[in-house]
Amino acid sequence: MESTCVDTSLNLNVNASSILKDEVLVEELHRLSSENKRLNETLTNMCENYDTMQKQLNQLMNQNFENQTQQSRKRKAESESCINMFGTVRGINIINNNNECSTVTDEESLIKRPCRDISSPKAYKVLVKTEASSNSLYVMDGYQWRKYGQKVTRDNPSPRAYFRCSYAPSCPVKKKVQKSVEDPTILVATYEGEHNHGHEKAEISMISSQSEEAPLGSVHVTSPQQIIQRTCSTMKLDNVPKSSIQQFLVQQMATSLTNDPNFTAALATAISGRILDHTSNKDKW
DNA sequence: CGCTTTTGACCTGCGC
DNA sequence: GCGCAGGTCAAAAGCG
Repeated sequence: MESTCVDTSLNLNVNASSILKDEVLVEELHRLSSENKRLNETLTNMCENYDTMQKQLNQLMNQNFENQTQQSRKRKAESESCINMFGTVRGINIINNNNECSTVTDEESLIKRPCRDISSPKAYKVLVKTEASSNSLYVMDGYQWRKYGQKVTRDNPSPRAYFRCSYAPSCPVKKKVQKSVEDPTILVATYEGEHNHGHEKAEISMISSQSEEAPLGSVHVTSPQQIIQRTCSTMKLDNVPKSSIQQFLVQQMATSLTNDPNFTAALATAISGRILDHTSNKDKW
């Protein structure tokens, strides 16, 4: 009879404990959901702001471009083929849907040389920020490239590397990579043509391995600006649905946060603190 | 051994 | 037609 009483009390204790745990988990779930919702809203605002700024910048770039072309007939003649330019600020990106010939913020070289080298309407440029000490001309963008040439060009002391897509022999895509004249830490990758095959790796991996010196997982993104910057450096924003960008940004932020030992430590402390609080509260009961 | 990278030579287009 | 500059080829070297 006594053993029955002991058994009953034990069972009750276990049930109370599991109910408390469930409550803690449910509460944590609600808290995380609301936090996730708040982050999503913040992200949406950031994307909207980015869109607005991008449009304003494009307008300014176009205005500047038109002003410069009016100053010189020769310059105008050379630059007539460089219409529909999508510019952007240094360190972020430059994406073009149509023919263009500029490197980022390098308006002089834009004017000086006609853009005969980019004949494909599918050509676009992508900027990739690298380490200052990096001499690598390799831009990891998820595709496999085979280098077939390197050339030193007149308007840029750093060599230009030529790549072909090696994933599919019939793939017509070519890529040119050269350091920016103004900022040698920025690689300007010019893509021509479209891949006639699927993507080999997830987009998410693109940013995590942008240079040889930064292997997978060693990326240290320290601010939202850098996350945005790295993201923008590798995505064709003009052609990607906004929802995809948001999803990609969320993934990037999550990856960056989970890779940050300070964040994970703080998260563990916070969660264990909450659990301890509940435990101590339970003891009081 | 097979694939990739390097690099000098060659080809092509454009301006004069 | 010539020269220049960008783009491509292909043999040699490197690497796993």
